[in-house]
Amino acid sequence: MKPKGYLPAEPERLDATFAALADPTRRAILARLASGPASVMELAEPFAMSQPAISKHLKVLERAGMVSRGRDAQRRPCRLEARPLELARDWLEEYRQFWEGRFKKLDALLDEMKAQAKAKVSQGRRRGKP
Amino acid sequence: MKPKGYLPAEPERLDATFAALADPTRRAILARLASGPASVMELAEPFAMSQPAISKHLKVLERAGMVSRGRDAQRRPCRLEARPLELARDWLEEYRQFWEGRFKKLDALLDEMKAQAKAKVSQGRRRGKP
DNA sequence: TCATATAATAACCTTTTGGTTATGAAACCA
DNA sequence: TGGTTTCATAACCAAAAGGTTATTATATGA
Repeated sequence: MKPKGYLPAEPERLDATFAALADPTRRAILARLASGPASVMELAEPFAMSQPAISKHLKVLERAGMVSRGRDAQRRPCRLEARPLELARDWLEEYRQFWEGRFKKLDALLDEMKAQAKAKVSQGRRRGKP
Repeated sequence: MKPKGYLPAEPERLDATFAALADPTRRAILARLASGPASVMELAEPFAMSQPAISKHLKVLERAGMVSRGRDAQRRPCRLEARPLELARDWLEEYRQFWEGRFKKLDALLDEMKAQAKAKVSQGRRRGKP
């Protein structure tokens, strides 16, 4: 059995985090929680969706470690846990050099060279060279 | 009908991007493409998976605008498009202040105050005060 | 003690996802 | 020309996702 405070290892955690972020309702919930903890009712209010649906979304976020919950009378206040967001951001940051454009130029250059080489071959063919 | 060079608008694009990133196979494909364009066969090689499965993954990445494809004889070389990664990273960056810890302290403080207030009430109750 | 508020769970349904095999199409090459 | 390579598409399947309504559990508070 999984230990109580179970949190998934690196790749599974990224799976869960990115999957959680793929839903607009859940992203909106995270945005709301960024301005402070909130109860399930409070979180559900802006959405045209049943309470169980919101509870399901919260469970997804909780299993990804992005939300933790406390106790306040009948309420189960949710709070944002930022660590998974940070890890996701770190993962994306690895591609920074890419969108900074340093690679695009190299790619373009390689493509051009390839195209020229091919053009030469075709030219050779047309001239009857083997 | 959607125009030819269709790319989804802001929220749908984030949906597609994060959903694409949620699969480890697709993340591995992106990592491979970060070191340069590759054909479908080349991309499929490391995986214990059929070629159509890889083609499906590529279509997901393509629909998210994260991969574009060229033509080289029978091959359809894939290249990484970094823009969606950049947008995803930008979205995450909004939560930076959170993992930097500036909010956690406030949250903790608020919780502590609430707990103390509650403790006082209970104490009052035990002493028989209404 | 009992009605109420908050939230979770169960059971169900539909759509999407991630995989398979089989087949088809396009371009190369001998 | 005709076989080979590369890739896409179709048809199918099981499991997961995202929603619903109905029900249950827990704690409050009068």
